[in-house]
Amino acid sequence: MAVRRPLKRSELPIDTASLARYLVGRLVVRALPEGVVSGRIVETEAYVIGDAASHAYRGTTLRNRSLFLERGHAYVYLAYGISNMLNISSEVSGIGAGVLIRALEPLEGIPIMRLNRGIERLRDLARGPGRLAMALRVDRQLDGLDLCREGPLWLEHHDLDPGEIAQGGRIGISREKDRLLRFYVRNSPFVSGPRSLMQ
DNA sequence: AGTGCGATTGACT
DNA sequence: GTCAATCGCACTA
Repeated sequence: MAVRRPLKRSELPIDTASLARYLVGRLVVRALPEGVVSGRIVETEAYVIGDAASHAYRGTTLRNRSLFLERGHAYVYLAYGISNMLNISSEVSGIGAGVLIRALEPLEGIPIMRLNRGIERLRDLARGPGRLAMALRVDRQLDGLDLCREGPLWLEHHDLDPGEIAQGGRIGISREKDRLLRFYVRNSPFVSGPRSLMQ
């Protein structure tokens, strides 16, 4: 990779579901003191406008306010008191919606990811939203960060054949379960969730 | 002020 | 397959 260039905001689709699909195949890059860690996004979920499963559904609060930032900003929250979740705001300023990044295929800084995770197995380093955040050392300190500029964390372009992208139901939620707002790389071993959800 | 519960994970039967 | 860990938040009163 010759040049590091963050994705421009103008390159991001404004619609949440479109952004969720667009982000599959793109890179998440994390700058740590020990070096750069990156991975290819292989799984996302859209939490769209008017979605009862979205944290933004009941309006802005102290926790979820980053979801209301212009598209391309990080929304990081702690799930189950244990796992940090990395999301990307997805609409115009003032509208709350986002894309959850659920899994990465590790590319750069794999030894750093192994240390961050305390495990060896490549497949499990960033398979699942909580694992991904731990591998990249993403926590609430990065909440609200602009991911369209170089900094602690940003997005980069990477090519993927759109035909490799599959779509299915979201994982781990009770409301709005049937909406097909999960996007993932077909047949990727780095995608989370049971095989039965593949289609 | 108290309660219930999650956009999960890892350990265990 | 089941289940506990762990805590911030939203909701009720």
